[in-house]
Amino acid sequence: MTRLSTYLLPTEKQAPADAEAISHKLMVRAGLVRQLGTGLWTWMPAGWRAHQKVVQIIREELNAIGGQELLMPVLNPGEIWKRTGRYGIDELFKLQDRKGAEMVLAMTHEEVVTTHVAQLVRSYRDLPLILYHFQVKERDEPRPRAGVLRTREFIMKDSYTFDRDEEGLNASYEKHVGAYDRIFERTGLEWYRVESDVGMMGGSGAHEYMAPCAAGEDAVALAPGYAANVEIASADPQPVALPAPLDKPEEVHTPGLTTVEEVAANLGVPHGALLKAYPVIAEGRGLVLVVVRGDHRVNEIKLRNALGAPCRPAQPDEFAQKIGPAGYIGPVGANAPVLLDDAVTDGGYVTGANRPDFHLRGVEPGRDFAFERADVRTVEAGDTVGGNAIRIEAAIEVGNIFKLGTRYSEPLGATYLDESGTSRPIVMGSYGIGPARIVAAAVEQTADEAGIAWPRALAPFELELVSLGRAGSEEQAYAERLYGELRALGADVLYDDRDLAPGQKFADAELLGCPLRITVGKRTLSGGELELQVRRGRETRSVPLDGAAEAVLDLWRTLP
RNA sequence: CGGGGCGUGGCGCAGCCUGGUAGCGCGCCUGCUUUGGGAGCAGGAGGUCCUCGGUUCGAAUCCGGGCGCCCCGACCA
Repeated sequence: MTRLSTYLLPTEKQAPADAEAISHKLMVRAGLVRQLGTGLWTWMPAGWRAHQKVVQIIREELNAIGGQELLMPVLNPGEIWKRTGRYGIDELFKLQDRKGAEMVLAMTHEEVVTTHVAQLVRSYRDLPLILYHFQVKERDEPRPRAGVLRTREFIMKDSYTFDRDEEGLNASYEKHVGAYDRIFERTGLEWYRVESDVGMMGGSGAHEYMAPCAAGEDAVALAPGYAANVEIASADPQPVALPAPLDKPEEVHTPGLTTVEEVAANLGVPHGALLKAYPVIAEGRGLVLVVVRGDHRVNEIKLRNALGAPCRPAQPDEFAQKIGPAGYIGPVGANAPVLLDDAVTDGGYVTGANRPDFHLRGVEPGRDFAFERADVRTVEAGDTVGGNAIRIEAAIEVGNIFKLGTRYSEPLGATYLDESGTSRPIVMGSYGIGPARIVAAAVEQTADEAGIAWPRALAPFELELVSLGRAGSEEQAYAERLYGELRALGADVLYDDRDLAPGQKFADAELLGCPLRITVGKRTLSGGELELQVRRGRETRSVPLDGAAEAVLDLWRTLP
């Protein structure tokens, strides 16, 4: 029974003062979620219904590709995390039991699932396998934020695939691409599948599913036929007009000018005619001088991938001796390997002279300094891919798929015997979806001034029936009857039977955002009609009372 | 981890500077009226002023420690 008079839907007129993101404000105002502590949220009944709708869509599509649902514990022995080398992760919550044994609260379940598979799978005949679960994940986030978008505890769907070899993994991965595409399509979200960084987990391939929205923490680069997280995006640079070349580099006096802006303005050249030198300390390799065009930015993730090792910016005292003084460094004469960004074309550039208050102009890569090439810059709106300009949009990551390889099967001993009796490591993939983020992204993407405007697939209720009549009135009696009929037809109806002013009921209905509102009032009832409001766009329609329940559902089915 | 801000009834806030009876709007409860866009009148309930300590005759207010929460950046397997 979902009569609003007895349902816990704690709506608020005012948003919490500290809320910033639209989804944060509206989800609290609409009574979907309540905060318990930093990054800790309770799902109220209506919010949980939306969450469960997402869960059910995911479940159906994963079952359809042969996924088998199970459930694994949140509380894990620390041992398996030590074996995979993940015990040291800062975000991992750690605790001890009463005997002092080290335990962890799982942030994902590779360790657990792989431990079981190591015990249970013996033969190539047992493969492939797709296992998944919905489970609470715990992460000691450095900074939870934006309501339900980034929390310390959240439910995640994780699937894991187990295959004999790379080819099998590719097939399992493709199955997930198909399932994920269908899942996100069914949610009604606007979404992109983008290429993504494989991160510190290692692995051979990864995509993220991104939902564009203002509160998104990621940025995606998009062009016809191209979609990538800007963390790894690659594009052709916009050209820059270089000054006429010189026979050899020439010093210019640039006292106190240490930024690209200052130097470019002083010399009357575009930012892109400068070379920006960015010294880093790469693990196992030492000092490297990264050089990009003056109007470009070094992309730390692409740089890490290009170097094949983690790196950090070098401190002035770490490069002063080998290169030069901070603010005036450049590749000419630098006593460190130079990594030159692909966007730097041939020609004469302005660079630091490696002595205070001087720059060089007419510096030509190759002629004046030796280098290694790599693509290490962050792409920008207007760069091109295949001749098409890219645009950059903020988005929230709602899912990811990842080829793990043997990153977990090897340390945990998950092997199988092939036809020849040879023991081989199982090749794994992992695939996550955050239902809470899908819910929040739907709110972000559909909200208007009045509140949420759910896609049909995710709305907490399919219909909201608003009765304007008082107890004992004709309208009330009709609304009761209609409520019964709609339920008998299988509809998921929220019935606002509260004794409140119409304005309050309308405002609450629009805030909660069910796709279709049915209004039963004296005015339309006496006219032999039932009034409907389509939430998205808030346009009003009416249907005759005769056969009204069916007509309502017919209309509902046509909504987005 | 760096920077900034905040903690007063369910929500939003004032009061703090300049110490002296804890207030406002919304919400909530009771009654009557009202019912197509957040109603009116009357009556009422509800607060360890985050916490611990200090100063003081007296602390929401001043001082110190702690805790909690938010935002920006770093980080985000």
